[in-house]
Amino acid sequence: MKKSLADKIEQYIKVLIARSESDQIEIQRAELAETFSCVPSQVTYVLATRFTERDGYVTISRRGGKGYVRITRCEDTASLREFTELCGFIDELLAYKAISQVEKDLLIYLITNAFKYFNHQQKGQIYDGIKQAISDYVNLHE
Amino acid sequence: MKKSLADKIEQYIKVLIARSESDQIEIQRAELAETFSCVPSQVTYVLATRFTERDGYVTISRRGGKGYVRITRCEDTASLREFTELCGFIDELLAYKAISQVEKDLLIYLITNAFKYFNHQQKGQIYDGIKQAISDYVNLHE
DNA sequence: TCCTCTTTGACCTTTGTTGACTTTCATATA
DNA sequence: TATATGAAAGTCAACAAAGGTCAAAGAGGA
Repeated sequence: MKKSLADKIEQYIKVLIARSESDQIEIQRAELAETFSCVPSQVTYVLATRFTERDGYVTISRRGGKGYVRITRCEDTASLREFTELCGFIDELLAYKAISQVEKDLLIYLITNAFKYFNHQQKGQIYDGIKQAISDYVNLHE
Repeated sequence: MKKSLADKIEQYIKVLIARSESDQIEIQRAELAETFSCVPSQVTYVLATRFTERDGYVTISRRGGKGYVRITRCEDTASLREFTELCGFIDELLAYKAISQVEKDLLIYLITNAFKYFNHQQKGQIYDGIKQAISDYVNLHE
């Protein structure tokens, strides 16, 4: 895959986080931009598109002298959105009697326990895929 | 029969996939079009007519700078060892009345359709995870 | 001829890149 | 203490660089 500048900066930041002890790094926006020979707002763009809470990251920053951007990876909340959505969806299906209580229990158990060896990004994709498939299944059988 | 341009592009892509490690390639639409001296939408046409899910392929793409099209060949899941094992296991559960026919149908549909964006290896891992989880679930409820 | 598949191109949508301008903060200075 | 100054980061809109859509025209075979 040809990597865009944004891709490279993303990867760079992820390596830094991976190497860190506390899943947390502090950078200076201008300095990072300098490293990649681009404008500082490019870094802002990368953070806005690839390090959102949805992606399992939280960033806080301070302006002015000695300013910084701190990026923290929250493994806990990672893929939480998809997980929550999927659970909510399954609840709805039960409410509308599209599935039974027994099926719901099995599904919830499954999605809670079957994918613990995947990283949060993969989990997100898996949950999305399952949601889509269940949705299709229900549509087929209604 | 004379080979159309679309046929040639199709063959070209299939060779690339055959040579790849993971049954998956990434191309740039414009670049491929350049190679065959045609308009980019010709490539789109080839993908739409010869690399559909029915044909056993899944394509995803990204627009914008350094965009790409990723084409994945989804070999028949039935030939995947983990898939076969999982299906067999689910059949057993039904036979022992650990799950109902309804549950079985849902599960089979799910594992057949939910993970098409993953490559072979990842699917294997996913199926293993699901099998383990179902096994645990049944043990808990017997 | 007629029908189906192919080819093309104009226009659309999404994603990435840049730079001018704004806001916030620490610190030096009156 | 109040204010000025400079050094950060944020915002936003214009522009660039991909891929997508769709309809019309072309080509070839039954």
